[in-house]
Amino acid sequence: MVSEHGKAGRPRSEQARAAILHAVDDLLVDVGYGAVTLKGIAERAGVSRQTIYRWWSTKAEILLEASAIDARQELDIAPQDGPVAEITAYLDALRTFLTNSDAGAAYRALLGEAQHDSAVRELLLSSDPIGDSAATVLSRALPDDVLALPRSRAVSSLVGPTFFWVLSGRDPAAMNTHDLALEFIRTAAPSHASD
Amino acid sequence: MVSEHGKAGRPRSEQARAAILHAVDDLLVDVGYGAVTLKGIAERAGVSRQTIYRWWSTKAEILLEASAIDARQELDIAPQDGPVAEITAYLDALRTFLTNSDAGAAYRALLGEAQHDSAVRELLLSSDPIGDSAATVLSRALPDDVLALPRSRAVSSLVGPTFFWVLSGRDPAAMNTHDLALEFIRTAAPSHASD
Amino acid sequence: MVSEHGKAGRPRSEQARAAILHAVDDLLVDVGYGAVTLKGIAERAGVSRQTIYRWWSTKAEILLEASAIDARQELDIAPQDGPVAEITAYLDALRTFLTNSDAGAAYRALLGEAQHDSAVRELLLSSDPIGDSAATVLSRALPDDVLALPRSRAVSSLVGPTFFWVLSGRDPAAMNTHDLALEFIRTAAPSHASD
Amino acid sequence: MVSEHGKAGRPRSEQARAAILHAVDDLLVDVGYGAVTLKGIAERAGVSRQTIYRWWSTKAEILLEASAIDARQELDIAPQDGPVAEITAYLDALRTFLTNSDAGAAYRALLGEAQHDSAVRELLLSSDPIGDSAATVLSRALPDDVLALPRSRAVSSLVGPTFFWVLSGRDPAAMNTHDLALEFIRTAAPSHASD
DNA sequence: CAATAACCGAGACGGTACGTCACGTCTTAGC
DNA sequence: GCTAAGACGTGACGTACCGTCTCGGTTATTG
Repeated sequence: MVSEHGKAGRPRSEQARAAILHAVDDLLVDVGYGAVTLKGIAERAGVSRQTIYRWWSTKAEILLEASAIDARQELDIAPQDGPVAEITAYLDALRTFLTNSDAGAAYRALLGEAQHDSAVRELLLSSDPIGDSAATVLSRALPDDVLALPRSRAVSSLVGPTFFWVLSGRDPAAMNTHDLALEFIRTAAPSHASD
Repeated sequence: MVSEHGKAGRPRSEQARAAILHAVDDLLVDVGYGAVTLKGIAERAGVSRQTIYRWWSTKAEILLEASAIDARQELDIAPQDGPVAEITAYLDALRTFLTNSDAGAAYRALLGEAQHDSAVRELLLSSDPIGDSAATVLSRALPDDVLALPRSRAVSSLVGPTFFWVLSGRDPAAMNTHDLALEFIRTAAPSHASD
Repeated sequence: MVSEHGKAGRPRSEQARAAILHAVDDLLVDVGYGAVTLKGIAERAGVSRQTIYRWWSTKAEILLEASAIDARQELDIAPQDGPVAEITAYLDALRTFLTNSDAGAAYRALLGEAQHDSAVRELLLSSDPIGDSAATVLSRALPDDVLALPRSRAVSSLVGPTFFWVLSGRDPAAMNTHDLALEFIRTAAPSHASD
Repeated sequence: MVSEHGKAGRPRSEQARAAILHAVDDLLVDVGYGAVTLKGIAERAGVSRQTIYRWWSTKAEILLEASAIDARQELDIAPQDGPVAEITAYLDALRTFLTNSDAGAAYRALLGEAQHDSAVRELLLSSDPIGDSAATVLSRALPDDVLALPRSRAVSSLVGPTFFWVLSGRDPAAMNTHDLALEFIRTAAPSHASD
């Protein structure tokens, strides 16, 4: 019988890997980011600390790997009927992601680390689930010829207000995503503003 | 003779307080937020650790007290000639604050903590240098009768794009604050958009 | 009230110190030298690991401090009537020390370490309970004018045979200390050999 | 064809065995006993750790096998002309072995282990290069009829002083082997003392 | 000449102790 | 009653080896 990994030596335990990623998720929810500890992850996962160090070098890396897929899924909304509905649905998803999702909690924690750790900054920027998802939605809702500003700036204008609202600690329930969507379209595609 | 603070015993040392706040600032610049440590502050300030614990309960509190005044100053811009200039100047100040200022580094660090520590969240929201300064500039540049959306949402639309741009790790130099200002005015005060 | 140590700060806990030294002794007897662990000492003593590191830098240092006083006591025999009795009594004490005493077990363990750790070598040589006690007994039993060889070599001739016998793993019960004493005197003080 | 080891399957690799023993010797000299590690041996020998565990159960066993033959050779001196020369030559060899020889370093390390590990004690006693070599020299230098004490005690008297001198950390250069030999003969064979 | 059996290297696994660091608390002496 | 000094217990850090356990491959002997 031939194993798939092709290299000599005992192959990496997929079970251990899954247990670790799962444990990180659980702990983040249970005890909060500050109290997530490599020791704690190891114990919760039933895995030795050394096994974690073998495959990840920082807490942030594990967290990112544990949440990246979920993050993309949660921000990947189904196509809607018309730009306003599209944008509104996306802003709803973004708000939910940032406030009520485990993956979102991980994202916010990583974003915090990124502010004083350039390694995490790179890591996060290379993943960038918000930027990517916003760009996707945007290209679907507003074609190039109606967009009055560069895509990258349009992304910031789309997600920025919600991003600031939530991260600065304002009440997410007080946001009106439909109005926000209208305002965004007024900025980014004035010709569509009357739709 | 009667002391001013009214209580018996040795009064609080103003010298120690200043030394601590100064040490926090220095350390933040020198070693970065991650390595700012209560032990380190105490040593740099020539103060005992107990003295710090007597007056502050968390690292975040000290950091906030050490940076709040600077933050307000740096975001308090001189009045400009016309809304566009006003908004542009403010966005410049905001970008500089978030990227090149010690107080801004402290703010970003605290914002990171706030994502997983509700006590810091409250603390930061009660200070809110960005929200306050944006509101001030806004009321100066765009009177109520030309503002097409609620003030609180206007604040988010004003600072949100820049906020997201910087905190998500994008290159600050690639921002065009003048265009950003124009876009904001198009959103918030369509009647002024032709100015 | 004035404390004795004269320095500022919390004074060293004599209770912790005693508990540590006691725990080392206990552990050495219970689990053997190889299994004596700093972690184990700390737990047995009800003391934090850090407290141990604060005052000692190696396991050997603790062990030496814990056993040095006992070692000297056990090798300090009461004066006897005549050289032969004196030497015999000393060799008995030495054998008991090396085979049946906790302090002796510590000494043998340290001697082992000293064979491949020069720091321990120095430490042990500076304490040297066997050399010192042998010299004392020797000067009491055989005055200078009857001693046919240098004191330092006499010490080696006195303790060497027993030392080798025990450390090389030979059966201590098969030693005849009285005959050993006679042989030593024949070597060191031929003029007394007929006593 | 019939293999020598009699069993089916691939025979033990003599090359691996030699590489391991050689690596142990090298490491002992290079990094000192304390830092000799099974992992290190395996890497230095270019051998897997499992291969070592297959054939030896402890570090001590490998060390003994690696040094036993050398030890015997170094302590097996050429016959000399007369008892004094014989004994002196042997003590010289013994001193050199214990202080300047790789095999001697291994022996001292094992002796240290033997003090707190009875398995090593047995192992070492069953090899006993010092006891054996001393007995050989002794029987050559002093026939039974001139020996005033049992052979086993004579062995201790012969090697004990040197053994203690070296292992207790005293300066080997300060030993006078010729005088030591004379003293030994005075003890063990008084009738020859005038030779 | 295949099948079998025991070896070999590589390397991941769960453990355990290491020595260090910062934490928050405490107990002194001094002002 | 505040201060500096500094020891205390606690607990996570990242590292090093331990002994065990798969893996893919490699020899020899045996049927």
